[in-house]
Amino acid sequence: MAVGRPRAFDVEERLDRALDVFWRQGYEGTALSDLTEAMGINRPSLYAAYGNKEALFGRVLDRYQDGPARHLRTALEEPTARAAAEHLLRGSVAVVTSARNPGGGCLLVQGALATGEQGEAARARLADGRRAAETALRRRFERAQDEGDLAPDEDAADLARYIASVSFGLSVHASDGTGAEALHRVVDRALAAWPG
Amino acid sequence: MAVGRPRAFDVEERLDRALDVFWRQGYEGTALSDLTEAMGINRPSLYAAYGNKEALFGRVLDRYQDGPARHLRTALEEPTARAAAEHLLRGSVAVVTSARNPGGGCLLVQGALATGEQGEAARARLADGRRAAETALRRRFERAQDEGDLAPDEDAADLARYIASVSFGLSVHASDGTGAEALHRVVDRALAAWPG
DNA sequence: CTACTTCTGTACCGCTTGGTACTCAACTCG
DNA sequence: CGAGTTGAGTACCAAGCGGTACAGAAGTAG
Repeated sequence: MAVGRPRAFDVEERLDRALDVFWRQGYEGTALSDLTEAMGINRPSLYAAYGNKEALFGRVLDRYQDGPARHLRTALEEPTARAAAEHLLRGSVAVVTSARNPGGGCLLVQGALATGEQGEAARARLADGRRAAETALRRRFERAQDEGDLAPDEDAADLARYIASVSFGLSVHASDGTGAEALHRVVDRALAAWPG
Repeated sequence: MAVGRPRAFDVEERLDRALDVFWRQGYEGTALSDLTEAMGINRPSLYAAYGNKEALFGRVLDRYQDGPARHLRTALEEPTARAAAEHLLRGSVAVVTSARNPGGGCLLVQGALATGEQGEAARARLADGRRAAETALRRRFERAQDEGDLAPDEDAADLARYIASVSFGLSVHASDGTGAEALHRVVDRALAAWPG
């Protein structure tokens, strides 16, 4: 059974280079030529390995959530609701001011907020990702209510929405050039509104 | 002195139609054909009346800040710093859930957060607009300190950054389909962190 | 070595992009 | 009326877009 010519590049590793481009330029602002150049592969190799631009973006997004945006999941493992919220927000500051994206901001937010028809699928995917993160946080808060470290009369959905909203705001603000220290002070204020 | 054929459309009125398109689809997601179709004029008429796509976007942005986003300025006229902050945030909720943009969100945020080379100018213009709004708010807070309705040891810049950040977050959240009532509850929590 | 499979690279596809040349229509002024 | 000016509309441009056909290189299996 013949096996064929081996691929000359590492599929996962090159995803990181694609991630950097999408992160900086957004989905619609990124051309295939930008991707092939950054990834160091030819167009047909890209299509063979990843499908098409949209599918590549999906792979990149998964990698983003497993990598730079890992804090969205790890925050849920904190022992208390308040610690989870703070972990999420501090982690967000780190990501949106990451040296990897000098422009600042979070891929889940900047990637494709408003788009034409072509970017619709990417936009929807990002919105799903944001909603999923918020839902996971809400569930964590509900668990905290069961465990007694969050008042049972609090509205967990409202609280999660608030934290998510602040996190989104950090992303936009970072893309205006605001640094990590200033954003941490925003987080300080946001957490000052924590119930109880 | 001959005057020439009169223009068959109202330059300012058609800007509103262009605004709706840019608001929904963002700068890069909007093609000239989208604009000419929505505005009901031909391409050469658009170029004669507005310059080019980038210049048209600039005109649209001015109109946006004088129209739908008027609250950014009117908030400054409130008698107290706290009232100004609340006016700004409540106004933001209204704009980002406006029926005019069913997708939700604020043009200053969604218009062009991350772009390729082509959208760079638009991106920079929006970032300037956001920074200008925050600076105006900071100055209003400083005035409030002079007038005595905001503690003099507060950091006005930090406070303005916090309010701006929350406002940006509302925009992103709205584009995920969150309604006005839920966003007002986010504002409630954000204002619960108000100093004093 | 040959047969087979799979990746690489060039060269191309149709389509859309932002932008414009040019002709004709509509208007004012003398 | 005609001369002069300006907008409208068609038809077009080069360049870039996302995506692919095809020939040849690189490997494995027998």
